[in-house]
Amino acid sequence: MSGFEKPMIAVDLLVFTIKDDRLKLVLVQRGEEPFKGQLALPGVFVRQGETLDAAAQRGVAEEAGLKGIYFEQLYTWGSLERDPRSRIISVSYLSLVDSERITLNAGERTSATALYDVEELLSSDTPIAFDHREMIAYGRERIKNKTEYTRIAFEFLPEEFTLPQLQRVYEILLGKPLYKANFRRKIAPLIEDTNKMTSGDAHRPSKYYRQKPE
Amino acid sequence: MSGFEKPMIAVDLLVFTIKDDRLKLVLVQRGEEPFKGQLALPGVFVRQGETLDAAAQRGVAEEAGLKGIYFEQLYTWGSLERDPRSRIISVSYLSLVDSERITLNAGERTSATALYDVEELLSSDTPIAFDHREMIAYGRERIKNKTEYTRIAFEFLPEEFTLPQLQRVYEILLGKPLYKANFRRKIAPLIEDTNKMTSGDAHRPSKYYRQKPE
DNA sequence: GCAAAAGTGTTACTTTTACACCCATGC
DNA sequence: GCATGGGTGTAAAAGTAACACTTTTGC
Repeated sequence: MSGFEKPMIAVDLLVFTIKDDRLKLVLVQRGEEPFKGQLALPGVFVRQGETLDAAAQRGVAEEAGLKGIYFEQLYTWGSLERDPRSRIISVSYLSLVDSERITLNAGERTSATALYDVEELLSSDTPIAFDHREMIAYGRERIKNKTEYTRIAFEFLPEEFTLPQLQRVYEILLGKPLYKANFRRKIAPLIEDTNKMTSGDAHRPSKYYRQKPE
Repeated sequence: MSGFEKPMIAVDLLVFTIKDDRLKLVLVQRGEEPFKGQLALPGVFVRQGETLDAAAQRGVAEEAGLKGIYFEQLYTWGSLERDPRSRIISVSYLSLVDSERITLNAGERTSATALYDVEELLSSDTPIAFDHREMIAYGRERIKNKTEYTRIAFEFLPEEFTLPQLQRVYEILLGKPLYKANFRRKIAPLIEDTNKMTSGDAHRPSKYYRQKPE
């Protein structure tokens, strides 16, 4: 049974978060060839006896110190020249997280890990290693789409949040401003209020909400 | 650089079509162990120097005699026990085609290729090889979703078609009846008419349309 | 009292849903 | 002329978009 290829399988991670009202992504500055010095997605090779999901989970833990966060498989990249070293097939994973939970460089492995502004990155011509620019664009697009028909926006916030916070997340993900009253009517069925309020701001306090189950 | 696995990469094909007003799928009766005698998706191993898309394309040509048809990557399956022989990672592809174009057994390789009713299959407990039952359910769901916001329904018909035909396709894919007048208004912007008509039927003839570009 | 941001009410417009009816053909 | 399925019009209901206004806090 040969003539068939046995390539290595990698998992590349798109860990998105929102910080300073901008969509950001965890990237690594590569310390080795190929693409030394360029930005790249964090990634790990799939180990023996490890599922793809498990490898993704391990990767997120190693690179961003995160456990139990949202992730889903995105797309599998198999072009021939994507890695100049050898044939490597990469399964990309999308992961969303509240920025408060990220601890960068929690991992032992790669050091130069940081958050990068996604829109800035995509509209610049900053070199990005491998086919990772394409992956980032794909992931960003998926987020935009899923924001409209799922609850992924909630993944960017802590369990309890205010409606102005949630609206800002939606606006950043969709890339356009929303009308406050309309937005509130639309998401009303998805949330339930706590009896906590913000305080200390020089304006009317806002109520904290949480996601309604189901 | 070892300790990492180099599994084989397969591509499994979900070739859907519509025949006799039912959604059908190309399946193979396995001639060898494992799962000998059971139904399975047609699939091929990815060759050296072959991209995933190219392998999928080759597979569709070998198993169903089809070229130039719609296909897209679906999902990558990497559980440990999915193939009892060894670690095999499978990238599944969704493919849609007008049943008129299918020539089964055009391929040299597997012989017992045939069309199976998808809803029947999924609601029965017919044994299905590997994790292919899960793949089929996933593909069926994807079709249902994409029918609502893309033009995939057109892939099941020849270039020129009548609106009653198109409506039947939508109804089968969505699994529910549609109102004729509403359906026509909705798809009006997507089509343009030819000047051909049906004839010979014992009722009013219907116009042939084609997809409008863009 | 005033600035700032939270929160609500109302109206016009668009889309969706449901149904009723008319039309062209073969036998 | 009648059965059969193709093709159109209309009106109620639901959903969306836009804007105006009121409320509560800190200083």
